[in-house]
Amino acid sequence: MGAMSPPSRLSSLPSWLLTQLARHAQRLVSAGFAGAGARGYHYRLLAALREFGPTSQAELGRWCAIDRSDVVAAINELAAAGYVSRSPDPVDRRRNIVEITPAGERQAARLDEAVDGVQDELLAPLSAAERRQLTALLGRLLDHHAPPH
Amino acid sequence: MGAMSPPSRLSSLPSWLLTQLARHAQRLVSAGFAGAGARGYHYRLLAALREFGPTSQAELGRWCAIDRSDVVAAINELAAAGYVSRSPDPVDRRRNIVEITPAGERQAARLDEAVDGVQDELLAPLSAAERRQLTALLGRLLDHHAPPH
DNA sequence: CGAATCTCAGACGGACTGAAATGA
DNA sequence: CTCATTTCAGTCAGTCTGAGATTC
Repeated sequence: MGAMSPPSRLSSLPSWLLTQLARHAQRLVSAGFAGAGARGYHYRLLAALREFGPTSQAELGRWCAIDRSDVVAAINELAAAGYVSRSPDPVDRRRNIVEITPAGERQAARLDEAVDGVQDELLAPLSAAERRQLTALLGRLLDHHAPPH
Repeated sequence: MGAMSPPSRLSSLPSWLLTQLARHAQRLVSAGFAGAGARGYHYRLLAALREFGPTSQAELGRWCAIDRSDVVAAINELAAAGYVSRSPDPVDRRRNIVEITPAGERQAARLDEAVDGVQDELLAPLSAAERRQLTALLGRLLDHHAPPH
C-alpha cells in the first residue's frame, strides 16, 4: 500500500492542521463523555453553571457558544436527568433561571475527569512547556476571533 | 451586556480551544471557497491530484481523510464542473482513475489564493515566528494521532 | 414601538455506517 | 474464499435559520 500522507500543500496549512486535529480531539472527547451518558453541550453548560451560578438560557448560550435553539434541547435533557433545575425568573418573566443541582455537580466532576484524561492523550507527544505554548497561542487566536465585549 | 467569556474551565482546555478555533477556521475557509463555487472536499481532492497525479478514488480518500462514500459525491461534482475526468483503470477494472483537467488546475490555483488569504486572516495576531511554532506543534500532534504508514 | 427571550420545526454540511455489486 | 473498490442509502451530532409567542 502506498504512503497515505496528505498532500504537502495541505500539511502546511494551519487551517488544515487545526481542523484535522480538532476532529481527533472531538472524537476523543465525545468518547470520554459517552461513557457517562453525556455530550459536549452538557459539559459546557454544566461548567458555565458551576462557575457563574444560576442564569438564563440565553446567557448560557452566549457563554458556551451554543445556539439559542440548541440550549433549549440540551437543558431539557439535563433537566430530565436531574442535573439542572429550571424555574421562571420572578423579576423578568421572559427568562428561565437554570440552576445546577447536587447531582449535576457530581456529574460535572465525573466529566471533569474524563476530559482531563483526554487532554493528556491529545497532548501526549508534547512537553509541559510545549503544552503551555500551544495553549497560549490558541488562546490568543481565539480571543482575537471571538472578542469578549 | 454582561461579559460573555466562556467559563475558565473551558478556556484552559486545549480540546476546547482547538475545536472552537477550528470552527472559526472552517467558517473562513468555507466562505473563501464559496466565492469560487467550491467546498473544502473539492480543494483537498484537487490538491492531491495535483501533487500525486492520476489515482483511484479509494486512494484519494485515504490521502485527503475523506470517507469513501463522500469521495464519490465530491468527484461527481468535480467531474460535472469539468475539473476532473474519471475513466476506468484498464489494468484493474474495479478502479476509476481520476485525473485533474486544465480547468481543474485553474480552479485549484484560484482556491490556493482564497486559502492563503484565509491563513493570513486566521493567524493575524501572531508573528511569523509564532506562526511557525504553532504550525510545528499542530503538525507533531497530528502526526502522532494519524501516523502515516 | 423596538428589543430580548424561549421554543419549535426544519435545514444544512461534514463525518460516518451498512450493504450491495464488481472484480483482483 | 478473501479482499479491495465503487456506489447507494441512510444515520448522526453539531450548527444554524426562521418564525411565533411572550414579555420588557
